[in-house]
Amino acid sequence: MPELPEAETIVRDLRARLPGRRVSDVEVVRPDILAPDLTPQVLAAALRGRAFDEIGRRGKNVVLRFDGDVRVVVNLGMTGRLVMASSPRAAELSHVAARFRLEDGDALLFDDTRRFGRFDLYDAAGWAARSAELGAEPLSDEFTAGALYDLTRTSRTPIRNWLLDQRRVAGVGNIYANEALFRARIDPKRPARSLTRAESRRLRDALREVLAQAIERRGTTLSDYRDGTGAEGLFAHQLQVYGRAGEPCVRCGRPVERRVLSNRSYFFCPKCQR
DNA sequence: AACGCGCCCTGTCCGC
DNA sequence: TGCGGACAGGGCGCGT
Repeated sequence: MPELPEAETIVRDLRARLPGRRVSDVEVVRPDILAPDLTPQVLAAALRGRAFDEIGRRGKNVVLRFDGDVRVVVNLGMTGRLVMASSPRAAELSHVAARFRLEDGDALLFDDTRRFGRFDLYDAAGWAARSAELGAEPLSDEFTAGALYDLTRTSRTPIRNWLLDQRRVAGVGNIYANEALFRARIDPKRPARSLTRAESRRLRDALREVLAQAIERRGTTLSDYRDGTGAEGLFAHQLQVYGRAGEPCVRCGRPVERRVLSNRSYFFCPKCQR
């Protein structure tokens, strides 16, 4: 589901709406979305009376910071949505798992059909420690071609799988891993450490380009993803390989292939990607 | 210690 | 029409 561009789109929507507004109560409809050490009572007690402060993102996670340096970090899983109740499209939410009720009568809703999403509650130090476990932000200045090259040296795992590990690079999921590898003309099953410096450069550039373009288009909606107002993203139209098995490669015209690696599909052009 | 696998859960689609 | 199986954007815990 939501990868970096989708989380970023939600964050931008919420950032324009939430800061300064105060929580009156938190209602957890489906407690299994809470981290194992968290209960609805603890979450509600931590947030009641606090105002939303900064809304941010780390990898695929939406970071809701409240006054007092309290953070709720939302991992959206496969089908998680964060939508304002005041949005006209909020009526489409059929699996609301939690509600942040606001003193002004509005609410922030978390909807999650499959309930793979998760809420974690952190103080400043706890979040700093957790964030340090996540890898580089691919859109940051630190994510250079040299850094990607260095990071891949010790791993024999296929580069597609390597990109999905959030401890190495944070925010890339299956869609954008496939798209970036196509744009960089690299075979997804190549061992990570087999990438040359030139290939690392192409992959780094391709990742940044595809993620930035997807943000511009407000994310990829295949079926479940919605932005902070409940609207769909438009980047699905720009996908060049993901979900296009059997369709012609946009570069050479040969059919795009679908294969499986570690129980997850990948899509590539066998002629263009080596 | 790096890696692959099974599992968490619901909905949809496809073949029979 | 019904049913079983495959599949879906993620991530954790486990065994090797």
